[in-house]
Amino acid sequence: MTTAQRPTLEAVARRAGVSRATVSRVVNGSTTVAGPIQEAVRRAVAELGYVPNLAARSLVTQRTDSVALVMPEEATRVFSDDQVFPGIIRGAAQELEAADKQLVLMLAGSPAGHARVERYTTGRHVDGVLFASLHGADPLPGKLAQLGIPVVCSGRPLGGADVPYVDVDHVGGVSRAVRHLITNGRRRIATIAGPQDMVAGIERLAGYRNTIAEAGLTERVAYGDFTRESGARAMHQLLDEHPDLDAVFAASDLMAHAALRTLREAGRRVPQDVAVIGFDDIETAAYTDPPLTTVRQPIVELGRALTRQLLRITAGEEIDEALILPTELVLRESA
Amino acid sequence: MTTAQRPTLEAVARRAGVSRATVSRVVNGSTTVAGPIQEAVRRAVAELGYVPNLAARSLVTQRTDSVALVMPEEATRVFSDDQVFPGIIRGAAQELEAADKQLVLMLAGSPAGHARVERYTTGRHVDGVLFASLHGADPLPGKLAQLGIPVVCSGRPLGGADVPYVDVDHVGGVSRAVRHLITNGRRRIATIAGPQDMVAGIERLAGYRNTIAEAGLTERVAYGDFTRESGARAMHQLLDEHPDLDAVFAASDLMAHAALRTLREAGRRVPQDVAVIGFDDIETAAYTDPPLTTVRQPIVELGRALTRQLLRITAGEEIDEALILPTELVLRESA
DNA sequence: TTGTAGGCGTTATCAT
DNA sequence: ATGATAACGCCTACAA
Repeated sequence: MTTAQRPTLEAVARRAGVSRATVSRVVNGSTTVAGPIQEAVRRAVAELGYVPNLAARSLVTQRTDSVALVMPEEATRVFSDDQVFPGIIRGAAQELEAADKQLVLMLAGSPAGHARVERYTTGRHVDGVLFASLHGADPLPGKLAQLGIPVVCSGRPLGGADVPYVDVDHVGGVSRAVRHLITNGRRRIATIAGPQDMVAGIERLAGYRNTIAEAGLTERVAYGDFTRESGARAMHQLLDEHPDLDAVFAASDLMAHAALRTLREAGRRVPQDVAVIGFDDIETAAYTDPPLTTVRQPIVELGRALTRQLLRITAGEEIDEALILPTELVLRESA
Repeated sequence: MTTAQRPTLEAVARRAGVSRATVSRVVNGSTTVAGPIQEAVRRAVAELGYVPNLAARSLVTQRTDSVALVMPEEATRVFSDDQVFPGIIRGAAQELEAADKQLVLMLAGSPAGHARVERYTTGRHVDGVLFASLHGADPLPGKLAQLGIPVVCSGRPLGGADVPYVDVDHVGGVSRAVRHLITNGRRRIATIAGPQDMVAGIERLAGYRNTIAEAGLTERVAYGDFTRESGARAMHQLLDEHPDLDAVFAASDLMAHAALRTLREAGRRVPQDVAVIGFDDIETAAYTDPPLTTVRQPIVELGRALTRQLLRITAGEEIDEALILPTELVLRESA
């Protein structure tokens, strides 16, 4: 365990026979340094294996070159099968890597976790904060924005906070899905809605309701929380309350997957007796039986867009408060 | 955009009418401060909304209170459907939260990414480094260990580096799976192996080979890379080369899932004609048709164990070089 | 128990 | 073009 003293600017300077300032200039790519000296400094850096101390640097620059990605979710839900959070992480990681910034991941399911996130982010230990999904009307994004800390949310923040956000076109996607069902002759179309304390749940239900109402049909609603278990429960409930249904739009692929199975167990054929459409287009959707027709949302792209917006803010640019990414109906065999 | 100057120790000290040192003591929970003074300091902290500047703190303490979780994978693979990486992230996040440390996530799929990770971690910008899966004989873990930087790997590092690691009992799990097949009368047992530049792929194949050899049977091997697509390809190949096979062990659930589908398309019934067992026990495994018998690995627990070991090292404790977590055969209907 | 003062490794502002 | 030198905000002997 040779805790080799890591070399400092000072050490490099001595070795190269110059001052610390000059080394700093070379390290930071200033052009105002003579060729031969640059050369010598670079050699010394290489020989000593010098790496700048970020703490010292950010102490003076007031930047940390890292951004936080906050997931205000219970840990169990963050990494469920739906790939939403992983997709956002991946998109954010890609963009951040390109910008040479570090991704600091913060789960904040518990109240204690939420407090930690608040302390950390308001303490300006990151250059900006990304929120991946919000529950209810979380005041934190607004508070950060007010402190002048760059923030971007995934999904319109509930509670009317004036914070920039990126989202996918939930309503448009759902609307296309429901119209597809109608076009194919379905008239008794039910929905398994998502949780109503999350924008995604709210908007997808709104999309269903609008379209059903426009077509003069009757709504049939059961609620889930995006998970398979809740989807199975909701499907049973719908079957009980509306045994005549001929189509189901589920607000997530996981719930749709469970619905598929529940319908089969109940002796209904998909799509002959009941058509099913999901939302997300997770990888599994292509492998269900029958393969699932679903609304695709560009989730990795969402993560990237989120990050690009944040980087724009930190660069002092003005950005639109809302950025909506398109969704797309993917036709397979379930509807 | 009121970039309110954030208060410093100095400001709090003035407000509370004490010295910086005293404030520091209170903030860091020293007991050697008189009650009333503590009280006053706390009030000043609250009123000013003081939050310590971590950069300044770590500059002097030489600690960063953050640990890196490195995923040396192409981004597309890190967040595939198998939930392995998300599970590790989740486990690590849980333990780190308990220890009040920050999780810095680093994807390092590209050579450039790998270089970035190397710079960042060797530069001691984190208190320790966790590796989630390694490809081939990556020299980085060994290098970090030699620099005295705490490291723990998920999976035995290839290339004989002397680095502590945590892994699951691949061989034991596979062995149990294959013996289960044999017990049920299967004799022409094939395997879809994982990539042979990853320990998980290597060990699962070894488990298969050992058990097949012990039973005096003949091996039938095709290779995949843990993904569904590769699983489908491998299954086709096995069907071509060994049309008589009566069982398949796939080294991942995703490959098993694809095998299930490929077998059905080929007119084989599962499990009557061909029994199938997977590895992982992803959520989808319970929803395949038929539900998948598989070897469960405690993936979140792996992430937690990984992190606990690292925290022990940073605390100066001695730890065993290897920690192996048990796997378990989950019987469903495919075998 | 409390305060003083030095230093952690950089960057940035001046001179030179 | 290069070099002193003063911050940056905090912790921690050491002194009182």
